[in-house]
Amino acid sequence: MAQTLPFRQAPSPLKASCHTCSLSNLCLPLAINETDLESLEDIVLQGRIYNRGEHIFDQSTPFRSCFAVRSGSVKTSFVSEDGEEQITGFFLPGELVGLDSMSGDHYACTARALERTSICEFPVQKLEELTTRLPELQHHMYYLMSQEIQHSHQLNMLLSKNTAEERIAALLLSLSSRFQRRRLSGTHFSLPMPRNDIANFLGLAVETVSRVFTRFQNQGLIKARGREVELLDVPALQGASRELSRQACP
Amino acid sequence: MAQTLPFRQAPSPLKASCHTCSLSNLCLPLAINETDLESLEDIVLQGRIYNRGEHIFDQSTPFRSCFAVRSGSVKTSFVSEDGEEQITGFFLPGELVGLDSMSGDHYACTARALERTSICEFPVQKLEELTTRLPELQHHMYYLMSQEIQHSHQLNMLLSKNTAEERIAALLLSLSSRFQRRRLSGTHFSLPMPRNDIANFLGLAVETVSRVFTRFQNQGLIKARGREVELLDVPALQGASRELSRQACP
DNA sequence: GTTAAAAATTGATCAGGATCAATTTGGACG
DNA sequence: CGTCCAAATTGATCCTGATCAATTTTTAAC
Repeated sequence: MAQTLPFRQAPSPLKASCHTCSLSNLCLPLAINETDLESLEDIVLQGRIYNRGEHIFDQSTPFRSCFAVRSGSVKTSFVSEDGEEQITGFFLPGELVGLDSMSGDHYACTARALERTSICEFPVQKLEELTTRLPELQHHMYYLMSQEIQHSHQLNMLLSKNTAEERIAALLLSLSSRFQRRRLSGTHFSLPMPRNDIANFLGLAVETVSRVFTRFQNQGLIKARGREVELLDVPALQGASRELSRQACP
Repeated sequence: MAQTLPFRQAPSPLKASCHTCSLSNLCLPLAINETDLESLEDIVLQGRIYNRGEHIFDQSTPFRSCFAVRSGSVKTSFVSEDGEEQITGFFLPGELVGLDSMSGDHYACTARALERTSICEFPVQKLEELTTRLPELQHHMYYLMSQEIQHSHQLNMLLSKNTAEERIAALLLSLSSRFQRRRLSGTHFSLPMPRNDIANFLGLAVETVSRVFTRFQNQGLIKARGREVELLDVPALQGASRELSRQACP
């Protein structure tokens, strides 16, 4: 196809524009002001688009970058010596993948696109240089990593003290609030992951997940058809969950 | 008692000396060189000594500082809305407490001394200023926080996939390797925490913990009398555990 | 040293959720 | 549009670890 507008300078294909990104109030740009944003744009790379199931990096990939989800969704997991897989997180647009890998020279987990997904890439070496110059950005990195720790602790609590119903209610509410953050419906959305991944993440058998979904449906708490979910009684779900947040920034 | 050496200037009682600390190869000083160490010493405070059970901070305390354990041990925990407590970690000498609180203006958990414990205090505001000046220290902060995330993920795996025996074996081995790091015996040590805390941390009932201890003892894997533990068959424990590390630094 | 309270152990019973097995549904693709 | 394979659902059974209950042991206090 013929190149249109031949005289207008095309932007570098590798450079992402945080200025025009609709997620700039969630992602790293949130931490810094207009002028510093340019420094961030100087280091961020527009990553390519991944299809469902494609892996972005794995535990054998040298650690170079953190990634922000731009659209779609990502799951991270790792395998223990004995070959068991554990999903460690689901990441939605505006969320940063790879913070758990900032030690060591390889990624600590495998990241895989759950659907057609676009991501931005932040080379860590440059990011670290930048954070020494921008204290707010450094502070935000601490903030994000600390949040990651807290969320994982909450998940620990969920796994060690709560029933299957409570775990699933908590996950649904977590997704709900994260959709709401992006001005999407918090009561009617599509689950980015299959039942199997939910089960793995929450330490349950797939069968149990399925049963809880139908039970919730029979109790009128939700309406679920495949991945399509509608939350009908949020307060009741909250009562059954005791929180699993991945909350907004200050 | 009469003051000895009246003419020698006494060091400020609040200032800690990282230079002479035996843990300087584990703690924050590990990341920086001799000259920069002084900058760190300028901001670190010699915290006071806490007795068993004393709380160092809790979820209502304004977040000001991270703490390094100098001697003794600390446990951190948080309570959910419904009042359930979840222990999130045990901290031994050289380890840093409070990284999960670097978001928000209050601590994300409660920290309590498990025994007579001495700690050093790093005011975060000064620490953040310092990390902008010392890229190695900044990098090390990222490193530590990322480790914290990884350990928590491993705990997630342990809780969601492993049996009671595997969880307890993993905890024993984790403690073992952390004692070894300090040149202490990795096979004969004293548990800093009661069975109750082990149970809470690992998502088990106290009775189960007790039963597993006796089972391990009958199988000749360990010898336990109260908190005193001797690991008799480390390979067998490793076989039963699949790792719960809080490993050494690079 | 004696007593009281907390921690740990041991036993008996029970239940939540895993596992095994069998369909059913749904999506991808020719 | 029909075929094929993966995902999801439903049912039946079993097992690990929770819970309830009773001692025993240890620690702390006076």
